[in-house]
Amino acid sequence: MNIRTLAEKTPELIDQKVTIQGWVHTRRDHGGVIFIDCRDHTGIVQLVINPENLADFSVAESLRDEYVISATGVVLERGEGLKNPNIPTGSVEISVENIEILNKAETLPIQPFSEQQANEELRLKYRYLDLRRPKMQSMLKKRAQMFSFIRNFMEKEDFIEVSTPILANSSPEGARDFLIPARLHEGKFYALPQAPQQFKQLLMVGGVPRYYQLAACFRDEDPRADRLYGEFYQLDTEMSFVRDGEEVRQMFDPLISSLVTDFAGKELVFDEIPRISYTEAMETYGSDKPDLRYDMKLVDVSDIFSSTEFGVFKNAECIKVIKVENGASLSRKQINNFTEIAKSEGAGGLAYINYENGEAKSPIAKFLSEDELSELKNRLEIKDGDAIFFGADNRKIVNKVLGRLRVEFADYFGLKDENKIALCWVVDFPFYEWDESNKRVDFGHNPFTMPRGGIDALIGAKTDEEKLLIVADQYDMVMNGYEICSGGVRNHNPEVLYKAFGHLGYDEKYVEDKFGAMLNAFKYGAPPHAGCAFGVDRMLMELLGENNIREVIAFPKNGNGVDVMMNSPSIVDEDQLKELGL
RNA sequence: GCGCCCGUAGUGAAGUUGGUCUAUCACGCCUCCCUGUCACGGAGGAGAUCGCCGGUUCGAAUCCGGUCGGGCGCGCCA
Repeated sequence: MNIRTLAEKTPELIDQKVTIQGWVHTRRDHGGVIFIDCRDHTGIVQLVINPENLADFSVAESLRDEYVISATGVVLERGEGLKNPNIPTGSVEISVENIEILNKAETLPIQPFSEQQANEELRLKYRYLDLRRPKMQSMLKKRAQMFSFIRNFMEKEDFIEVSTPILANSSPEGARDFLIPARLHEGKFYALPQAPQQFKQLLMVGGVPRYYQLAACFRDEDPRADRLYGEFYQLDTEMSFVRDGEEVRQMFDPLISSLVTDFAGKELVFDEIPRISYTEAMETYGSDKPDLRYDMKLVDVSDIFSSTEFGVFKNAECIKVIKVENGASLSRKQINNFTEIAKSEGAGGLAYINYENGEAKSPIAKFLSEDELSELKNRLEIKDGDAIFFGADNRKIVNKVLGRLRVEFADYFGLKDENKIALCWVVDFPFYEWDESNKRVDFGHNPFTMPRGGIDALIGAKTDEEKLLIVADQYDMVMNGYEICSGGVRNHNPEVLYKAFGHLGYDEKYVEDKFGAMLNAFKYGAPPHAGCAFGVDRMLMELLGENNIREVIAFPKNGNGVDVMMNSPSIVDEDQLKELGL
């Protein structure tokens, strides 16, 4: 019995007898001699099959692509002119003395090794074939390496990993839950956790100084290109005796920075990860997750038009512009496209000025005064070839419209350098937000965050307007325009929690009903604590340069939450339902 | 729930101002030939009711309506 050899090791085993097991990658049948490229997880090695060396040559002749084989033979150095410099094992080949078919394969429904990649639906249906592709193999390895990288860091920093329940409780705030009927308790349900939020806080009360978990999280919400349906993974963390979010941010700056450089081999745009307030992010980039690989800031020019005669500007609460370098080259048709995008975000239209040959050309130029035009040119440091685009409306819409256009322009002009990663922390999110559909104040993020200023800040705020000014010690990390982390200093004080809900019209009983376990725990000596959770799938997607999150998952569901390979979800037996009382 | 886009042999594409489309190409597949290829080569072959249903028309892959499936976005979600 020969020891099983890996393809990549064969160049070191010249003149030795080896057994290799793998798949028929390609076959080249010359009528007499047959060449088989045998593939295992380490690479490809050429098998040479001569009729005189093999008892039953018909076995070799019957081989087809993706048959699973075991071949035994001697590793030979290839002669001059026969070496293949295109593969790592190209200097050797295995002269086969025995070949065994371990399993046949029908013609594959997709061609995993072809340049032409099958559409995603087929790739997902035959994921086990798709996973044979080197790119997917590499992805699986990278993911494992990333998890290992993270665990090393966390352990070095004295975080301990705790597994929290998968069968948990429905949470009243946040996303839609997956419910699990409780067989032992008719009419009652478990829920899959949207995040281990409450458990990790209880761990703090339980005296765990630093917790982490690479945790599965479950949310029944519609997916996006950067958001999986159903389940995803978070690096969930929490630290006790932390009262300022900056302490958490500084803890994780080196981890994420080294994931970018050491793990992913990409270039950081900033050595020091910048902190930007939520307000500044919204005002300057029109987004709470700005992509800082490119500049294109929103510039407020309301003051320039304080006494304008131009009706559209005259009636606007806020006027901002973004300068697009080389934007004057945009065709009429392109500008129409951007105008449509602006309208889809709520703009009435899209005013612009092109600067060409020292002139400001624009459909609205005739409405603007010399002073206004020259002040614009100065403030934006206009060069020939630039264009500027206006947002004029209420502040919220202006930010939204120009924030979206900023991203669209960056796409159009190729400003998103795939080799660069711009990280930033967006800090000081509003504690409450205005819920337009219900015409009332509601929590901006999760309700467990500590307002800056503690209970005094809450007591001081009487009107809706005042409540909306309260800031939470809540922070997100943003990577190239993707939110990859969300965290906050938690509210570990029952009194403050009651008050926070009280401002929204909920009485103490409501809070006790919904968060009884946590409130109870907080009575018995809860240390202050803070933490955050990183979306590892989304991070990996960006670090590997993918633009769809399903590309970094072994078995993702499609956009309708269907696993087209396993056909889940599916009908279950009547008996199963009966047992559950359904 | 809403909006935009897509659906043609096993796979990827072309064809979509209606008519030589009896649907083109590449890869794959099958048969035969070939003892040094490595994306082997050569000869031949099979394989598509153009997602589905209906309509307009002398005539539909092509136009219209509906429907199903998929992708992206909004809503939703941190």
